[in-house]
Amino acid sequence: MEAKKILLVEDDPNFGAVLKDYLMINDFEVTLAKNGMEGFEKFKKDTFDLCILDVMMPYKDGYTLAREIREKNQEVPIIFLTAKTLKEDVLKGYKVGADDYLNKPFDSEVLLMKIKAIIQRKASEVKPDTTKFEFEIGKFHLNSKLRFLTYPGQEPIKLSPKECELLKMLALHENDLMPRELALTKIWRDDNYFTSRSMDVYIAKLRKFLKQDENVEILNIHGEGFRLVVKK
Amino acid sequence: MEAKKILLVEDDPNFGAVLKDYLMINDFEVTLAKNGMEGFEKFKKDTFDLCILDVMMPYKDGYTLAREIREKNQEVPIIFLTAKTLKEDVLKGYKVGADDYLNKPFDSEVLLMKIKAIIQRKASEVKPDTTKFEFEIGKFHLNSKLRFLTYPGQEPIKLSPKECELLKMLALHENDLMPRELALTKIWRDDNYFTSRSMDVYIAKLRKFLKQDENVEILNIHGEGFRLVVKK
DNA sequence: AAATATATTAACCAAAGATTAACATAAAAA
DNA sequence: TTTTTATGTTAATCTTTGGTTAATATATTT
Repeated sequence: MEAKKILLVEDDPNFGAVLKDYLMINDFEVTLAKNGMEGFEKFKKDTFDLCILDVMMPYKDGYTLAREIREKNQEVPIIFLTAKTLKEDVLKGYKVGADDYLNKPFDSEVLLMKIKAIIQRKASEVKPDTTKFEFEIGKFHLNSKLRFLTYPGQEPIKLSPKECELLKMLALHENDLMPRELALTKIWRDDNYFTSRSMDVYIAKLRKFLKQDENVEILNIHGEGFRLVVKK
Repeated sequence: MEAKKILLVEDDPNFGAVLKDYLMINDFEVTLAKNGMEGFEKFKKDTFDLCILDVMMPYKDGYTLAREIREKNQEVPIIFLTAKTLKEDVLKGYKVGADDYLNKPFDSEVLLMKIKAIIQRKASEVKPDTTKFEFEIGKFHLNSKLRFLTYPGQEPIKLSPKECELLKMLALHENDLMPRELALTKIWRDDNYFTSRSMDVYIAKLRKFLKQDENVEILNIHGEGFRLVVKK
């Protein structure tokens, strides 16, 4: 499985660094911010699987940050770290939408357990087939759950996860612009030179598959992204 | 909604009674047992939506009880109560399959919050019909209760428990994805490298059985799971 | 024409899966 | 009880698949 991304917002530099290291050793990708302000900036620039927020921070406390994060994203799990054990604080945290609450000092293994449990839970919540996974693309039929693409009178083509996700994302924007950045942040989970090259490779692969139907093609919009055109 | 049933196993009679009352006020139906032995007896006699187990109990501790409960029922959520904050204990609890962990003294409102969250979560999980035990798989007929697989004009093949459960799980998802993780957690009760290898071995065994009918095959969906394909 | 962005192919590496066999253990039979 | 037999796990090995990067070519914009 791909490494999960964690946003860690902690003003104590020592503690922050240690925790970051510990999480990284355990195969998480960690972005560390040293206050609420910075945390929010970093949150906006990337896609995280989990946020761990210290409650007591200068300028912007954990609750405020959590509320801002919730405005942008209702899904992402949030864990609070706090030195306080006061009931009101714990309840306040839950009300803001926390998924869990940890008192400092806490045991790192316990944190790890909780992180895994929470990420696991979230993953299973999304499962109910609310997400569309079947698409008609010209004469093609795409099943993105079973990851294959069929063309009349032919064996289904098996797609790799990336091929499949990319084609799905294009299909979701059929005849419209699918911004490069969108695919990169959602599928590659990182928007940089290399992932961008990698994406080009996948676009080429998809074009190969799709060229059987001359009414279907993937156009590039220079500097913007791609467009799956289906003539009808 | 109908009142949810909770099995509360707590050896301290005072604390037990207070907690029971509190939960009943909050519209739960509570069965109180005062030790592990009694807890297990009551568990077998009824159907509960949640079990709350004290860890420290005479005769039979909470972990042992949890393991027994899990043997009977893989679904029911379990929350541990403990006075200990020792790391090993918390970890032990999670390993036995706990859904959550609460330290005593804890805040009852927090407990309530957790109970609701857990019951809610379980409710939203979809479960395939596990009671069915006869399946038509192409020309094969599977009886998963008597554990045999028949093919026209042939002696029935006897299946081992694991072979049988795995084939059944595949059959329940016929032509659809059966996630690897699902089989591992349900059949092997553990999702790790070794159980995963073990599962591969069983897939190979099943393929051997099934290859007599060329319209039946088990396909792998890389990184996702398997798919029992039956062409018709 | 220089810089930037995209296209395509191929080489490479890592992860996942398949298969066979060895080993361990528990249930059944002698 | 000891011996078989059935079942399941672990190991070893091989194959396939998936994804990134590099190399090179072609477009597009400034």
